[in-house]
Amino acid sequence: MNDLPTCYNPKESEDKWYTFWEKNNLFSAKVNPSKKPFCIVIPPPNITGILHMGHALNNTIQDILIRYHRMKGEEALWMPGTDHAGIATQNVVEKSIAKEGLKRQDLGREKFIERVWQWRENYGSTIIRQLKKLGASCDWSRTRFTMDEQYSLAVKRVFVSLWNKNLIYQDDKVINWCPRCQTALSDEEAPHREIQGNLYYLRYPLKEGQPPSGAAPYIIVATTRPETMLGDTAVAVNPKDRRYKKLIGKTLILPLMNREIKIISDGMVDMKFGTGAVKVTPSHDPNDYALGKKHNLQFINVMYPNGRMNENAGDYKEMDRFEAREVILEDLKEKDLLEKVEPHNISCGHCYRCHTIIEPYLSRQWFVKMKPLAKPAIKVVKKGKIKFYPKRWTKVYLNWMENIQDWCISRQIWWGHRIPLWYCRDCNKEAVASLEKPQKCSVCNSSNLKQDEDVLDTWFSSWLWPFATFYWPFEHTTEEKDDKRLAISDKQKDLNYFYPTSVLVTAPEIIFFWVARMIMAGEEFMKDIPFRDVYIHGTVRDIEGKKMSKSLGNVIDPLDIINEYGADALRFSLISITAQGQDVYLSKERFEQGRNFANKIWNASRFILMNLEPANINTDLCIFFKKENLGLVNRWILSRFYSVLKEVNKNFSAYKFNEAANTLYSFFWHEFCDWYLEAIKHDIRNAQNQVVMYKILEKFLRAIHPIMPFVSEEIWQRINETTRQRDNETTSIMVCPWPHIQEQIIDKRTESQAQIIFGLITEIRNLRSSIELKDTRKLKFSVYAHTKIKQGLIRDNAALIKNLAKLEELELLELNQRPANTISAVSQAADIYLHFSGLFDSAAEQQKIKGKINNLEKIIKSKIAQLNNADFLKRAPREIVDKEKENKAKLEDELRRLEKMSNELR
RNA sequence: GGGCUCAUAGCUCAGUUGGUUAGAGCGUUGCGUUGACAUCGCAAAGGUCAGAGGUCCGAAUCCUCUUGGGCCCACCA
Repeated sequence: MNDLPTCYNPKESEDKWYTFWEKNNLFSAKVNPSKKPFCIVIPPPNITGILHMGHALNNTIQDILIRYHRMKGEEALWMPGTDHAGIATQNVVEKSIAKEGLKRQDLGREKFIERVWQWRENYGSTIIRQLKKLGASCDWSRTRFTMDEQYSLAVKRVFVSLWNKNLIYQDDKVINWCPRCQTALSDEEAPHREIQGNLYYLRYPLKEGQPPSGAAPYIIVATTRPETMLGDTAVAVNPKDRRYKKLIGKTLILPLMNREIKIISDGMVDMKFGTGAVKVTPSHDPNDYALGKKHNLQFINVMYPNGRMNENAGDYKEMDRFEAREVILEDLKEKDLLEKVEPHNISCGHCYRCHTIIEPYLSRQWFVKMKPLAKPAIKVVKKGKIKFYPKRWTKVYLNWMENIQDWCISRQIWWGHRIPLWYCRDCNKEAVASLEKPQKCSVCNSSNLKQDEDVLDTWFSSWLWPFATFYWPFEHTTEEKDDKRLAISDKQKDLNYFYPTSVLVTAPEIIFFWVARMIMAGEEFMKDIPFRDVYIHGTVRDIEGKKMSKSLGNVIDPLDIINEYGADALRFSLISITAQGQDVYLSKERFEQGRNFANKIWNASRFILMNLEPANINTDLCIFFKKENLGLVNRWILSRFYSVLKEVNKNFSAYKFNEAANTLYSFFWHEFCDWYLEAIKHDIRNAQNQVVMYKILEKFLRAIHPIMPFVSEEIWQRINETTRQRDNETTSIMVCPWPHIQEQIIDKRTESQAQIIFGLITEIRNLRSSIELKDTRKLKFSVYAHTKIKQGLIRDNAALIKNLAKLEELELLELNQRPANTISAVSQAADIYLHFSGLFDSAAEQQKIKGKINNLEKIIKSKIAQLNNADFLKRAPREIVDKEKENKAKLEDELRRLEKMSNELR
């Protein structure tokens, strides 16, 4: 073991052990009736994705859960896979062929899709490789893709099923249109962001010239999107608005277009906004659309799908919408029809893939009726069958579900699941939904059928993830990837065993997109919830609280961190600062803590291995503990370990990963290394010490394994090597059982006794630093304890105290034997006096004691007030009152001793 | 407009159902190295828990309001 380097080198361990785990099939999970299943389905990253900190956090949490439950003896399955990410992937591939000077239209649909598959072959598994770097213990043999043939079948099944239930319909609506991607988007895909804009006040002249009242011969409307005026087919005012009452029903001349439009009245119009008169563009605004329907207005679409003005836009044809805006304003100004311009912040939708400003656009799309699907999904959450962590997201979920809108599922792109609807070219009757192309038209028998051109929203496949990944609906396909060795009944067993899955780990922005829809799909198609718990973690931000993004240039690349500090360091640091549900503020320095901790574990292990006699490690701890009369430190560290383990179990089951990480950290570093190992160092060959230090290390490694899999495995393997105790049954720490709590070893009295001794040692060290003695060894201390018990305690641990406080001699005296004028300190840990004879700065000591006295007096005063309070005595629980009384007595006692000391120092 | 969330040490954050003298990491200061670890050890300094009010015997914790950040939702042209 002397050949262990003095620093932990993650690079030498990580790939080595990851390959080892994979080779030994340690990630695989299968139906095992004797075990409890534990299953997580990964939020499938996009095939275009590259690992960012959000992924790192998300997947670290999942891996911790999986590794923890696997060690606890559950059949733990982490189902991996990737998402075809329709628009995102299409965009990437379009960019890639653009380098060859090609557009997708040049290739044609079929060839283009071929290119996408090709791209996926080449780059689509980048993120999987990166997840492996992180240590993710997914069952890779099951890796799924949302465009797998089997998966497509599930998508089509679901579409047909909804179709048959009349939950899918086609309609003309003003939807979110991305002029750059040239497709419709769902509301969720077009998040609103506020941008700086203007409110333009336009004059629309009256046809009749002067109005009856003799007021201005025009009406002023306010708009943020002047270019849409070309499609105006009315102006609306509130019927109660006195200003316009007489104008209702009159005709206006729409400027630039010279179209006659009516002034209509509707209660929807807000009198307080703008001028109280609103231009109505039914084809380019959802509200106006509603008005258009209600008042039977004309619908004039003035734009091409690419955001340029079309033939309905008169002279502005072919201009880009924003260019048109400027020109129109110029033209209106020239005609003196622009009243004024006011700065105005407007909130408008942006494409979530390319950030282009959404154009509300009238078009014919396919929708899913959501209300019937939402109903059971609301119920299961309300009944607590599905729980959110932190709880507050429940409300967010329910609020959205209760106000759910129909889901626009058709996309005008090529990459994705093509809508399984078929039309007869000959008779042109209604569409037919079918898994396969129908042989012939059911009406006219023609075989001249064509499929719908559109594809489905990517999320229309993602929402099936928790069961479609298990080969639901269990029908054979021709695809190689589908594991045909599994009979249909086995696949069903697989799903029955692992579904509902245990927990879903994801970020808040995905709740509507995915979580809510998975719950709906689970209820609709499986008649059961998809998962029991939903753990929502925070968003990873930079140190200033900004979201990490490439465009801001504030990204910390997890792969850089792995490269520089190691995967365990990344995992530990990330987890230790992630309080449940809070956003994570990251700076690169945070990862030093994780790196240092891995190194600390490494070095403590190195020290132990260097001194370990293999003969001592086969002991059964429980028997050993009962049989041996262990000394204080050994009993203490064992008790502490199990106390800590209990805490960690509790934290894991409550999804408080940061607390688990920090509890383990401070135990190992500050208790095990700083106190325990230092205490036994001088007598490390002692058999009792050997057993205890080995057992603690070995069990600690298992406990830290879910968080830091690599360093724990590396050391675990080296222990086996050193001790030649390699057990053929157990090949890796990751399949070792999670340490079992030994209740009988936990002893709070032992823990507090150790605290007294350690407190005393700290006092001596303090004293030493205050008297600035260089030659430390020569120091001689005398200790006086009040009670026989404490005297015994100190006597029993004199060697320990001498050793850790580096004393030449420690003298234990009765109180009345105390020499005069030698007092110098008192242990705050207990009623123990501490004296030493020798030179010291009595003035400084006096100062220190005075400070302590002041502090004590203040506290005692408040205690007295509390205990004099009749209400406190009457209303507070008995044990609290008793505790406070005892506390006060203790403090007073200490105060008396301090005062005495202070006097004697004079 | 509705909802959520945050404000605790110089910095970044913990702090369970209210109950000893409010914690950690980093940073700062002093001391320390002839083999586990300087990616280290021993110690110290540093906080009227954003402000005001309330509930309670008792509030960092619960309630209300104020101030200042962040986020989400909604059909404010």
